[in-house]
Amino acid sequence: MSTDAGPEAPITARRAQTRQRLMTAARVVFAEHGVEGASVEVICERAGFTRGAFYSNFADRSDLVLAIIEQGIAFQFAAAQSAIATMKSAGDRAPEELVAIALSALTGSGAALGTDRHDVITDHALMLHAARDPELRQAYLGFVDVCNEQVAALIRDALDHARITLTVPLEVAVQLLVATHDHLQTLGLFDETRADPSLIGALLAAISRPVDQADPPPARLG
Amino acid sequence: MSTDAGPEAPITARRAQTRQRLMTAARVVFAEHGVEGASVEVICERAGFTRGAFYSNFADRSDLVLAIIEQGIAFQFAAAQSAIATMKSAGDRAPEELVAIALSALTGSGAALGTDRHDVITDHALMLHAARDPELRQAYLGFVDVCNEQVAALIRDALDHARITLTVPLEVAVQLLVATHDHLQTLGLFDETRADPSLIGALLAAISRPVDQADPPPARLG
DNA sequence: TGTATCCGATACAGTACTGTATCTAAACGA
DNA sequence: TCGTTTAGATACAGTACTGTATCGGATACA
Repeated sequence: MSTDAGPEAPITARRAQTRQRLMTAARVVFAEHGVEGASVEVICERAGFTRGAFYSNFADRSDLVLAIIEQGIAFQFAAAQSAIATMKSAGDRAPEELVAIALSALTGSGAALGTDRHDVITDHALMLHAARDPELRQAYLGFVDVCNEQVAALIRDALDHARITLTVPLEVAVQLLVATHDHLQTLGLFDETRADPSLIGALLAAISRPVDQADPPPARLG
Repeated sequence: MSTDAGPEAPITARRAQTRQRLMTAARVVFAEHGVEGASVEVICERAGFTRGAFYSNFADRSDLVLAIIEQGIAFQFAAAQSAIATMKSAGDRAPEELVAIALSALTGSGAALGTDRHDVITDHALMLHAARDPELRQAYLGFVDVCNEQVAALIRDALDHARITLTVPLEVAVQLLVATHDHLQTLGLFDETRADPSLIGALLAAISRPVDQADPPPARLG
């Protein structure tokens, strides 16, 4: 999928590079005009090619979109691997920092805090695009699942390192952390100064306690 | 703004109705094709009009978008008023329920949990659209501010009713609650069964305690 | 009931975009 | 070095869309 018309178009280095340049340009145009408002024409112009190059590399517009989504997922997984590696070798950093490593690698929306504006918007737009298409929706959901698992693993590692335990189930913590991260990221689109990462620290403080502290009855409602 | 070319186009009932039908149709088309991918032609078709009606009511496409955003903001404020009224007359409901009332009325993204799919997508798409345009960005930010204030007021009321106090600053609680709400809403776009509102309850439990309980040292990190 | 007004439909011109078919120059293999 | 392959450019046909100018039927008011 997401290749030339032929069953297996041979991929030369040059071809791959052109393809990538088109995809990179497309992400920028997506950020500016939305996934649905980005014309093939403008994408090609942005990439410094003509439409000939485009249709030589992609079946059509939606094939490009699919390829970009797939690449985003692949990128996400790679980031997870790297984050896990970082975590393994993390000495005794602050837990917020460790969790930040985890979160910046993996979130539902794809891009990390502090990522380039256009990447955040593009990922967001792609997410929305996926939400519209039942097939993409399913795929995205699987993606979210795996991400959550990886975030969970990373967070558990981070807390282990910091000798801290959660006062809520791990899955709940993951949801809350990802939610907060995404919230900050979105806010940052409108005003960078509002994307204050300390909010994550505050949340973390609220849902955790030092591992050796006695078990106080957690504040309950209702 | 967002009216006919003339300085003050007379607004008859019929005209207003046509205008509203166009705007309602536009929201649906936005949900399906994105704000940028929605053509005037398709919007008119959906509303059961021709483009003549459209250009008689709006200067152009972006004028329509602006009008829809403005209407969304107005709607949001109305919802806040109604929520405040509800809160005043709320006897002794569960705090989760009270907070749910507050949140369902007011969130950064506009639509409440359980709102129609297409409304959620449209609001999201409009938010993203606003994020792209510096002027709209500013306006949206003001909108978020006022919303947050109202959410804060509502939450304080809700907690008062329930005899509960926060263990984090109110602004932090607002951010976390809105973030969680938005997160659930987004998740619900992909799979409704995952938008489990109890996550909000869990968060609330983590950041609050009964008002008459002694002040235990809050779990701190680092 | 006749007339003025208004609103939406229709007709039109122009632009932007899509996708295909064909061509050419560069890269590659023998 | 020469033919072959291939990637991207160019040319073309067709469609979708925008915005304007004009028209006609409905509505309101006397």
